[in-house]
Amino acid sequence: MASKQSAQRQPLSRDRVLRAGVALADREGIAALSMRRLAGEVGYEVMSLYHYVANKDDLLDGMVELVADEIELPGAGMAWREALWQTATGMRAALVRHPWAVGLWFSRIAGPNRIRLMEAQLAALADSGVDPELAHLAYHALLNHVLGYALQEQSFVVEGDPDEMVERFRAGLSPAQFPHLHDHLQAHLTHETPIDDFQFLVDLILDRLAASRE
Amino acid sequence: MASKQSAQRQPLSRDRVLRAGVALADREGIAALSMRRLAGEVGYEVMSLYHYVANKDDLLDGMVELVADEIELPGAGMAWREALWQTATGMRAALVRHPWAVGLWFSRIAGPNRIRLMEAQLAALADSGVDPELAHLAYHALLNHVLGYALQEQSFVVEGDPDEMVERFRAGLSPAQFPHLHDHLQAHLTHETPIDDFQFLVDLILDRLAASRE
DNA sequence: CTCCGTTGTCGTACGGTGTACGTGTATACC
DNA sequence: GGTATACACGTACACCGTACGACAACGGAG
Repeated sequence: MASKQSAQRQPLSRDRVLRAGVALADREGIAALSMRRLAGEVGYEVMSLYHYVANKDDLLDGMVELVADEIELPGAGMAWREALWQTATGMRAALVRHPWAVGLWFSRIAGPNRIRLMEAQLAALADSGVDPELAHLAYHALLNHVLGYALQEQSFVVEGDPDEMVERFRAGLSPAQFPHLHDHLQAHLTHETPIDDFQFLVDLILDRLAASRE
Repeated sequence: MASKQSAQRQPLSRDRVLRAGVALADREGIAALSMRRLAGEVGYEVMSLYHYVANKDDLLDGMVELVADEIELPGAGMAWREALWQTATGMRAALVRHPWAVGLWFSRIAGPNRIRLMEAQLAALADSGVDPELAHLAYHALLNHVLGYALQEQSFVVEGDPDEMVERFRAGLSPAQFPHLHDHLQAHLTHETPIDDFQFLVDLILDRLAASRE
């Protein structure tokens, strides 16, 4: 037991605390992440955590930065369209892996990793040669789409995807009264491949940019 | 004082509790909304609220439904494009009035008001005559945009808009290292009229729908 | 070797949260 | 008038973030 104790008693570090937080939030949701719980997870007592994070907000900031670090930045010589596509899908994938990060993405000012990502996306847009004002619009449109998409996906994973849907349109939702909603939910149940959903708007935006260049 | 007491001691009701919650969240943010605080706001004690809401989640659900009720549904004979535009802008306006509602919009299953809104939007899309699969994509794209936009707007109002921006690109953000980000933030400071941002993507989607109809 | 400053760990405590449970009173109905 | 129901609320509990200070381990200076 002493060996097991010392085994899980690796020296603490900010990185270890942050990664344990990400793992816990991934596994049991952001609501389950309390300082006491996290301390138990790494094998220490609560107050020991406060030597590595200033407070819980700082912890959450660090966790989001860890998620942002998973998003691969576009290579140096990459074409603008490919660069934008890659960062958008990379961000989407990261937010699918860590759904709790969606709500935190904008809650505090960006750390270095998020700043690097923003700069890379804006650089790709500038490289495209489209009108700067249009590029500005496109940047926000892309970001909104990625974020909104992730937010919506996240909400469908609250409790067993199809179960909840079925319960929703079967209970208290008469197909006669809400026929279109009924059909829409039906499409969700039968159809799969949600990636096309995502790609649709990204392509719409990027096509618009490409078309604007005479 | 007895008259003031009885004046603020109007009989309690679910509606009054919900509306007080909305008012409090509007005024001081969702974090300030605790059951004890809300009880004080309506002039009763904490446990009295539980005769009108099942728990805090139920309270939040009711508050979101109140926000959804503010969104005007399209008229019966309204053209599909106008109907979609109206609901999108109406939803955006409601979420600007009640920024705290953005994060709650998808957190629980939709109530009657949100269901009516969804049905109206889906009906307009069906009425447009475009391919159902494209309509399905467009529905999600529109919703994501409205939501992502509101989420992003909300985050910029955390503490005095320009102050935070200035602090961000002045402190720890060298224009030499992040030139595009610097320019982007500059554009935010000088430019105004954020509504064009919003309209840009809505039009892009609706134009795409209109173009698809031979 | 002794002393001392630094670093890391943690016990205790405080004010906050949501809410379960039970108790009292006021009102409405037979 | 007796009884059932609705309603207000006092108390209590488990949990939360974290301020404060005590204590041990350790590295370097004298």
